[in-house]
Amino acid sequence: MKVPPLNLTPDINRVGMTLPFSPDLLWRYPLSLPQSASPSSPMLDVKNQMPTHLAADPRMWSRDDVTAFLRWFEREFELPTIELSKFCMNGKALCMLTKSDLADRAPGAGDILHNTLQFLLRDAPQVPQSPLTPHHPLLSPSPLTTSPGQPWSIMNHDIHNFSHLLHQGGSVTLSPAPSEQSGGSPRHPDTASSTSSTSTAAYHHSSAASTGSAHSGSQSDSEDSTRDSSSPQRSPLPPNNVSAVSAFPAHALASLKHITDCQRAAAAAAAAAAAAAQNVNSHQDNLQQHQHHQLQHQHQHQSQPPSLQPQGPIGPNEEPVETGTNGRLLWDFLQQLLNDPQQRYSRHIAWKNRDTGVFKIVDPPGLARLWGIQKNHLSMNYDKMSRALRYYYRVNILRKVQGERHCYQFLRNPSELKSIKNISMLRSTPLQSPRSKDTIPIVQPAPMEEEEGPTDLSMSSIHHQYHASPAPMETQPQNLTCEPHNLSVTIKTEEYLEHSYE
DNA sequence: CACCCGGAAGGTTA
DNA sequence: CTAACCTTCCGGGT
Repeated sequence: MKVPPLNLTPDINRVGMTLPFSPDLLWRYPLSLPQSASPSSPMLDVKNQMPTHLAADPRMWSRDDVTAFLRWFEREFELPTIELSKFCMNGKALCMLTKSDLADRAPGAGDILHNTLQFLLRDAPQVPQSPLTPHHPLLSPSPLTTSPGQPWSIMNHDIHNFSHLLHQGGSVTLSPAPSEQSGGSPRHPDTASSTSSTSTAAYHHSSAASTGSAHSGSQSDSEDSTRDSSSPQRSPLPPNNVSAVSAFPAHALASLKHITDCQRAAAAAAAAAAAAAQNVNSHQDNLQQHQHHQLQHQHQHQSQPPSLQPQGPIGPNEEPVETGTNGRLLWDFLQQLLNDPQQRYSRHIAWKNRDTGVFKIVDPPGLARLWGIQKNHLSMNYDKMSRALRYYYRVNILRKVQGERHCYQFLRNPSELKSIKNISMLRSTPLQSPRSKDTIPIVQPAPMEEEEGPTDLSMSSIHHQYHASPAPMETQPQNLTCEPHNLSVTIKTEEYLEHSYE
């Protein structure tokens, strides 16, 4: 049952993409959590320890293999000791156990084990199982992933991912509690800005980044995401390469995270340090180098970005901003992907202009798939995800960039959002007064900023704009979509946007 | 046809 | 039980 909320970590799919999830972690812990400090390593660790002789397809395992796997598994994820006597069976039998069976036999590790097995099955070379997926994503050629390698490679991936996830994972849960997040001072412009403002600063107009990111190409396939998913739990695989990830059960990750809190903590610390270092680089370089990094990492690890840095929004120098939600909320999820230091998700979503908060969903189906994984709604598709995005219009978290397909603009930076306890407040507040609506220039009063104030914040916050910058970039967004009804009209002002992002 | 837009109803979770 | 936050459907517009 109940698996914790999942936070996936990005790596899941090594394929090229990996989920962003668990972003929080990312944000928080800058580097990779993995135990090893080395970026690449999370996987490595795992790998090292994991019995390499195991077949990628767990159904092929012998009884001894099962034992070896379990030992490795409990150790790797720091799970409670698994009574091997309860697993005197071969891989095929193991794979036939239900989640509850596994939970009974391995208290405290049932979900994870189940999910891990499902994951492995899914990716197994010939996996008959996943109905939906004829070909496994993992296997499928993703440009990014290159992983020729050993037979094992596949398995390694998965596992890596898991472990990775685990490590990172974490925390989380809280959608509700955003307040905590920003580590330091939430709303200060500074802090807040870390994301935004700073970010702004940091993030240059990175059109480059965004565009660059767009490599993708893979999208085409992604489309399928639309609804198939027949089996919820197991995940249908995503057809496309890109999102191999999709297949991965978020829950598993979540569970894992739980378990690995300890690890995370440790990792976090390490990460923090690293993060600091990275931040600096990252920004500037990010844009330019991201790609390189990505490629490198991916190629090397295949997907694993072990190093994800949690920081997400790292400001240039600032502390990582965490979102308290860990990517559980859509806006947070998107922010995390967008701010992934390694730009691992640039094929799915990228900033068009970070300063103004304008971003483009490069691969709608692929992004939807990732979101679906994150939420464990495998039938997620762009249509549905976009509906959720549209709900953000009314709370002024987002607005559509007119004329640009798949382009949206964040009206508030993550810090603000986090600081706001209840987005609902925002919603209720229609953007401020009527005038605002009309007036395009909502630029608002700076003073307030949001958040804090209780209710008000809703209102005030409404202003939108990434206020990050002191300057007026803000300006424009105005339209903000405040209330749909009223304002809708005004919205046209988009022009601003245009120039803004472009 | 693919987007995009929101209303309506239902689900999950804290 | 409630509210938030979607998820799922859907008709309509561009």
